[in-house]
Formats: sequence, structure tokens, C-alpha cells
Amino acid sequence: MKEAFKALSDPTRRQILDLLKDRDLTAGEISEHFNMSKPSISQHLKILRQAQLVFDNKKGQFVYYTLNTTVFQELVGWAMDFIKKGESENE
Amino acid sequence: MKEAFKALSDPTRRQILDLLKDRDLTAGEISEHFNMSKPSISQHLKILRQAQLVFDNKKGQFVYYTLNTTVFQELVGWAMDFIKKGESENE
DNA sequence: TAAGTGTTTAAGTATTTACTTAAATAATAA
DNA sequence: TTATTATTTAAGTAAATACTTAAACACTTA
Repeated sequence: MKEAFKALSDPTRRQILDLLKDRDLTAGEISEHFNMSKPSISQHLKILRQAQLVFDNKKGQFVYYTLNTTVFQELVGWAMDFIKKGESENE
Repeated sequence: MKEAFKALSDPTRRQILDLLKDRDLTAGEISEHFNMSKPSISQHLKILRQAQLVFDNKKGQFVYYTLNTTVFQELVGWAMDFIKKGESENE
């Protein structure tokens, strides 16, 4: 999850993840949503991939990006631990 | 939540939050857990405060730090949205 | 008051990050 | 093969980040 926290700290990358909630998109389609060069987006996608927040699968010359929900599930568990502890302590 | 994501991207700050799950601690007690100067820890605490991940309350010359669970709750909701979407799309 | 303790602020610096443009790689189609 | 399109890699740079030490601030106690 270490890498996921780093990856999620950037607003552009969080926006990319939001886009992928609607449907899978190619790298090019994703870059159309931003005022930023394609290489920049490609680098952001690499970081999201390394953090296992997205999957990539090549279809011909296109690379489709998909949400990988496993780390999000881990994140829910991680955050819930703080909520629990916060309730039980210091009563 | 923007600030919270930034705050959570640093491993030292996540470790501080972990310490606070056990019990409230003063700035000095927190700094004892790290191989790092007190001013560094103080700066990390400032970032956690600004992100509303912790509360600070002064007791005499000591400043006690406490978990603030509200942003963690928001984080759970945020992450759950990705899990939901990931399940419903692309079936 | 002055001295001691706890904490934060200020100022400076090395490293990391997020971008850029140019070039390389990969697949498709003429 | 050559050209076109989609994407990534490489190289360089300005800005942000995480640390440091020194100084300031705040409270307690002799």
C-alpha cells in the first residue's frame, strides 16, 4: 500500500481513477481529459500501474486501462482501523 | 480530502497516526519514536493537523495529539465508490 | 525575575516530483 | 516497405518536499 498512498497523493492521478469508474479507457482517451502532454499522462499511468491501482491490457495498438479494486479494498480496511480505535480509546 | 491524501503519502506521518491509535501522545512522546529531529516531527504534525487527521490540544506546556476520525470516514466512502464501480462495470 | 523544559518557526539544502519536448517502440494500413 | 497512429521512454528543468540547525515562543518552577 506504500506505493498506493504515493500514487493517490496526486490530483491528476485521482482524476484518472475517477474517469475509470465510468468505463475502461485507452491511454489516449484518458489524456484527452487533461491539459497536459501525453507523456505526462503516460507517466501517471505507470505510477498507478506500479501501485496496482489499475490494470493495463493491450488491444492492438491501444492500451486499455481498468480499475484494480484490490488495493482500494485494502485501503478501506486500513482507514476503518483508525475509526474503530478512535471510538474505543479515551472514553 | 485533497490535503489528507498529501498528508498520508508520507510514511513517517502514517506511522505517527498508527502511534495515535493506541493512545493520545504529546509532540515530544511522538518524536521519541523516530530517528529524526523534533522540528521535523513538529512539521509533520502541522501537516497532519492541516489535513484534519489529528486534533491538537494544549495541556500546560505539553501539546497532546489525538486522532480525528472524520476524514478517515470520508476516505472509506471514497474508496468504497471505486470498489462498487469496479464490480458493476464491464460485466 | 531567571532558568529549564516542551514545542514551533525560520532559514537553508539535497532529493523527489511533475512537467516539458524529442526520440524510440509497437501496431496498422497503404 | 513506408507512412500513420498509439503509446512509452529518455533527458532536462522548475517547483515541491523532507530534512537539518539555530532561534523564538510558551509554560513551569526556583
